[in-house]
Amino acid sequence: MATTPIGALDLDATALALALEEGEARALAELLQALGDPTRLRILSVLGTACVPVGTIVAATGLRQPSVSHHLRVLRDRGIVRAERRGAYVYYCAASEALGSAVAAARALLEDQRLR
Amino acid sequence: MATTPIGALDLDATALALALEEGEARALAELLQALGDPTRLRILSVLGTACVPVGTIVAATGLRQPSVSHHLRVLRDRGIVRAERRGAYVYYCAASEALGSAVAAARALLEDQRLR
DNA sequence: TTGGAATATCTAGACATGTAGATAGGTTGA
DNA sequence: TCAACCTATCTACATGTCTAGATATTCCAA
Repeated sequence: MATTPIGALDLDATALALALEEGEARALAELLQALGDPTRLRILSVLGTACVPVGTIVAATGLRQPSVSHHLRVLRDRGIVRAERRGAYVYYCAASEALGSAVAAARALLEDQRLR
Repeated sequence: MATTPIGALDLDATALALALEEGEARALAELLQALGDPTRLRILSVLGTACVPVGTIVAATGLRQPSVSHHLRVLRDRGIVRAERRGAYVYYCAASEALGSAVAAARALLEDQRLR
């Protein structure tokens, strides 16, 4: 008979700390994956808390316009940013104030890892 | 001459809110990408705050052992979890307490998106 | 040291994703 | 309506990532 690892039983008590069910894990993964691209992070960095037109993002990042549009679409499809047309321009804004907090938390985690 | 969009100038003031430089954007993207996988989120969910051997993760998730080892390696390479050998078993633990906060922040962002 | 169990690595194949270029669609002002 | 500009879409291509299976490695117990 196989030896039972010591930690196996008390696992159930702590496993529910995150308690990600199948569906939420998928949704969360999609969100994190959309954020997990350096180009998109730079775009979001340009956005900040303001709403800016695509051309401004293009100028600020040095990326090609179709590339910016492509990444904006990914962010828009995931509900991370929203678009708003004003005349000939389309302004993009962060869709939620929670975005800044989430990115900040990720940066904190990153920083925490560097200290070991 | 091209018309200058209204938001273009006051951008510089808010753009620094995140202020991601090239290098940090890359590192942050790698971290988020490692987290942006449903299987890995489930594994982290099993880990919780405890240290558990690989076999326990295999049993709890129903994934194949090589698959679990593969994802654990990704998480280990990114510094998200750390491994600790105890006899025949290798225990895996979350490397930083900030991990829980980061995932929680992402979940909050996800929840916030659902409310619109 | 030998057998069995736990974990890791390697390979191949399918699939998704990022990039780049060309081009189309929409909007404003003349 | 025409011309010029802003933005989006489409295609092709390269690259990376996940999965699955086979197999190797490491460790403990006898």
